[in-house]
Amino acid sequence: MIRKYILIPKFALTKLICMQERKIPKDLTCGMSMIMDIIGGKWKPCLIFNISQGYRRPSQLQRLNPKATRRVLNQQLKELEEHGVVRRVVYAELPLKVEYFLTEIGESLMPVIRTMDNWGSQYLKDPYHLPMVREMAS
Amino acid sequence: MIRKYILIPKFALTKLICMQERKIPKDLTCGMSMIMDIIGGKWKPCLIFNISQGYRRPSQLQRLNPKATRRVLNQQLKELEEHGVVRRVVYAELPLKVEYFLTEIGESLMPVIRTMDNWGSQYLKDPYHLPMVREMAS
DNA sequence: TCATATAGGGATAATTTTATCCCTATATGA
DNA sequence: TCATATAGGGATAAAATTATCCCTATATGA
Repeated sequence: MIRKYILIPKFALTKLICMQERKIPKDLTCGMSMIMDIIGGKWKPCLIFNISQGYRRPSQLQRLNPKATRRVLNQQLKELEEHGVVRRVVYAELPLKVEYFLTEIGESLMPVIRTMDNWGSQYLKDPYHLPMVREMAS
Repeated sequence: MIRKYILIPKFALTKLICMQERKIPKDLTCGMSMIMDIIGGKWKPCLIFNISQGYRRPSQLQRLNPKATRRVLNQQLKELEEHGVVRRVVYAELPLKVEYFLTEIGESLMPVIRTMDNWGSQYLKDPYHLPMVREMAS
């Protein structure tokens, strides 16, 4: 008998569909949307920063970001890896040891992140960014 | 008789609550999270860019971003205004005329946005950012 | 008179993103 | 033996963000 159907885990299908067609497809045609897709996750800039500082192991990263759940950090590390920003190295030891390193692409991202962080810090220091009254021109 | 209760529109209350306490409060203590809060909206970089190019009227901005609904563009313009990035000017004419201008803060954001866009464009050009095989260290 | 332009936003649905909880497995130290 | 450490991810709930639809109002041109 020839098998006409194949049984696969539900999550595998979900993932396949997600990769190819989200309900609202991402438009990654310009540089800005591309970089936002890469570093836009809630904890991604933190992770990139921590790793650049030499904190490479997942457990360290979790301790450095206590407000984030392990789950989310793992998810975002995986996305960073898929985008080629970090490299994940598994050591054949027991207990398990894993380390994340910035790739060349990841390193090239650092000046951009610093630029962004500097601007934001300046904004936070300066009180003149308070909501302003809507003005009427005559 | 003394009034003990006051009737207010539901949306007004919702808005008050949203401003003061979201369910999960934003942590805007570092520069990075601050700037992400300011430019992180789906259409905000586009709007800032368009306005910097001299497209100031809402109808122009809508035509330039046909994939966005008018609703979202208005929302995000309002948030940019509240963050002091753009200034909204209403002209006392009929039919209505409104224009958005970059503030000094908004202008200071331009180099940051250009830096980000350049990085993203470079990333898009370079094919070596493809997902890599997970490697094992010995 | 009717369609279109200008500008804006409420109500709600859909979608995406995060959070919460629970499970796997092995090694170490109390 | 039991708690803790290492690392990871499925299932689902909650929250936040966007999308869709419909409403206001005035002026202009066909």
